[in-house]
Amino acid sequence: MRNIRLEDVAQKAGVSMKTVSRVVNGEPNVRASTQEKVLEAIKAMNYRPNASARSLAGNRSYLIGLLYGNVSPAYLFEVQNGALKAGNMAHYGLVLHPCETAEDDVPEDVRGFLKQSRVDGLILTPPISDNVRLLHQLDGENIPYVRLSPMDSDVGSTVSIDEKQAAGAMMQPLLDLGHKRIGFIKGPMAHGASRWRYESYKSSLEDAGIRFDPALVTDGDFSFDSGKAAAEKLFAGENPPTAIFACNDNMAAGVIHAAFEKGMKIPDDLSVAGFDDVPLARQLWPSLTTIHQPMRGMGHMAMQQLLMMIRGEDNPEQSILNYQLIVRASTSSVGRGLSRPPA
Amino acid sequence: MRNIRLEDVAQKAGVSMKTVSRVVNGEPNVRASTQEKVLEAIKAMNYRPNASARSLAGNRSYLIGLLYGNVSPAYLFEVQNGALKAGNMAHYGLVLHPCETAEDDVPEDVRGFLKQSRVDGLILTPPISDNVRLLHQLDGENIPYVRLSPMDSDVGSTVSIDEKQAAGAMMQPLLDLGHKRIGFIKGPMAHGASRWRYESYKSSLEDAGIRFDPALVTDGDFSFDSGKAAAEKLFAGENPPTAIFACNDNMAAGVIHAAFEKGMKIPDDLSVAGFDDVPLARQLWPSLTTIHQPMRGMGHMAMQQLLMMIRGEDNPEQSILNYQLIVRASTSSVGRGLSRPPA
DNA sequence: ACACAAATTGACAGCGCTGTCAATATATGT
DNA sequence: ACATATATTGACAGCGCTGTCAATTTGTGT
Repeated sequence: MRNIRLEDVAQKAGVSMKTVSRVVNGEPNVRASTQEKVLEAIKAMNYRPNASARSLAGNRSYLIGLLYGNVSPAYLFEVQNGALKAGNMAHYGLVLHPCETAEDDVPEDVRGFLKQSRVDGLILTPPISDNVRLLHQLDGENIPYVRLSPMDSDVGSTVSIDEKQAAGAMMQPLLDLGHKRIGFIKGPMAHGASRWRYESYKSSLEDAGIRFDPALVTDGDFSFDSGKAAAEKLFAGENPPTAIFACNDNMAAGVIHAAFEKGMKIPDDLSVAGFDDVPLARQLWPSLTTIHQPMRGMGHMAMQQLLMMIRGEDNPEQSILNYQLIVRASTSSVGRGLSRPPA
Repeated sequence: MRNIRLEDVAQKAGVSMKTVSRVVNGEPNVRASTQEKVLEAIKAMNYRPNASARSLAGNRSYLIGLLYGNVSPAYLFEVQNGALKAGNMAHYGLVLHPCETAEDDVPEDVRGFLKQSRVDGLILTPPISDNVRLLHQLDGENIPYVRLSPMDSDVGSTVSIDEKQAAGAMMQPLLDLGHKRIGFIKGPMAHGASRWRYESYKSSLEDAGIRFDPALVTDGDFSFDSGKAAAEKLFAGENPPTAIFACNDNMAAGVIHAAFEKGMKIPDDLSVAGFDDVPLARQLWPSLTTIHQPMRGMGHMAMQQLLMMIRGEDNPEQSILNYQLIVRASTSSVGRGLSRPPA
């Protein structure tokens, strides 16, 4: 059985192909009565437009590309589900493209992907969203894109939480617990988010009247292992921290490991805070105080914004979504002693 | 600047469009010298075929659909990366489709997806890979697919580890530690894998001469919360287990939580085993003994097998990949006392 | 009722590629 | 050298849709 084509629907509805096409694409200038006839025929025949033909003739693919680099699975999963959902409603598909090349080769890699897949737009996740050369290239080629990244200027479309404010919110419970020596584990500085969180860490200290001590800051790369190594370094210092704010949950998990290996108790001997609220955060023991990022919502919003740009309905803009401070056991002042199995 | 088309390349190489097409698609019957000329021209002009035109004319999309339901993000991430990699080499893209409808509506949902996306084949992850009605439908419509699921008959293409043997391998260290009362937390019975693991649990007990006790078995749904609830139920029993084998890592994490909340020590008071080896497994404290599934490899293999089926080079077959037993702290007999922060 | 503008509809070319099949070049056997 | 088989190449239609633009219908003001 051959698939139903536009022509079949047109015949059945007694109109031209073009009119059916108009209805399918929601174009204006179709009489209501005509539209109804056509919709009926479409439904009766269970017609679905052929994506390939549409994209060839219309010079668009109805596909959005999701570019990702070294992100955590949980983050990507949420973002991609959000984007899929928003895209699905508008009959846009999502094509993935992991950029596994070195940072410098990303633009060329993406160029190939664009040519081949013919996606109509891109959603960029960190750290690719902060690759300046890539952004320039996309601007030059006139490819619409939305970045999942904190805006650092009001150029282009971005979706993010207010990183500075969120990191400040994370510092608050640590300060409230009376911590004076709060360690910080940085993320890769190529991530805009990492920079904001670091800035916010410093200014929160300042606001609280605590002197910034560079000895309490270590580098990390968002991985569990780097968080563990960073914590070990901090513990080995002359005057180790009583709390550690890791730039993401994975690294915070590493901190917990390092602490337990040293025989420390959490939160009794050390408060630990993360960032992101991936599933891991509540599965750890003790569960992790962190900032919840609405990752799915961010993916959804990014797709919506992108589709509007593609339709020319809207110009680039910066969306700020709400984060949420989630206080859990790793910074609790109550329930001490629950940090480990009682003897 | 217009994009380079097949015709441009043909002109430059001094051959017909069709010949270039042959080279691009690796079709036979092209003289080596001709092929070289064409390849040169392609390279010089940086030509990339237009996917839409290819799929319209050739009646295939060069897209593979990845169907997933309620899977763990980490699992999906690995599978999808493996599939992407294998697909990329053959210039096939990957389109995601989360099936978020009720199990009964999946076939209809997939039907719509197929019509619209025109994917050339499907990779099915659990539990969708075990949806019999869907499989029938796909067979009827002649859509090639590969299931990521243990084969329970030698029909169709599957990729999996030897579930029965792997679950047996996981039981061994528990038995070796001398455990006589080993609890089991089942996965959803709609997953073929869950059934195998359960079978293997029972037969391992039998082989070890231990009487099967239904009171030591509880239901779970692969989620952290279900694992925690199941463990609480087991602990509340008259004669609680000294070891728990959870059907996946997430549930094992729940077991650890429940145990710690009861003040138990791990592995001193309770050995815990999981299955999958998602990143969580090593990030937990104590780190989790588990079976490593080569998820990325499974995705890769599934894509390769699917492409061969599409090309007609191969018939459906069952691939069994190697698993690996990873013994970590949660079942260790050494290092007792490291299960929690020392006092 | 008429001229004109605006809304609605349709005819048709062509997007860039592949399948078909015929044309031509080369190899093989006698 | 010739006939035949085989390998290589090319011409061309057409995949199912959308963009363009012209044709037709409807509405509006006088």
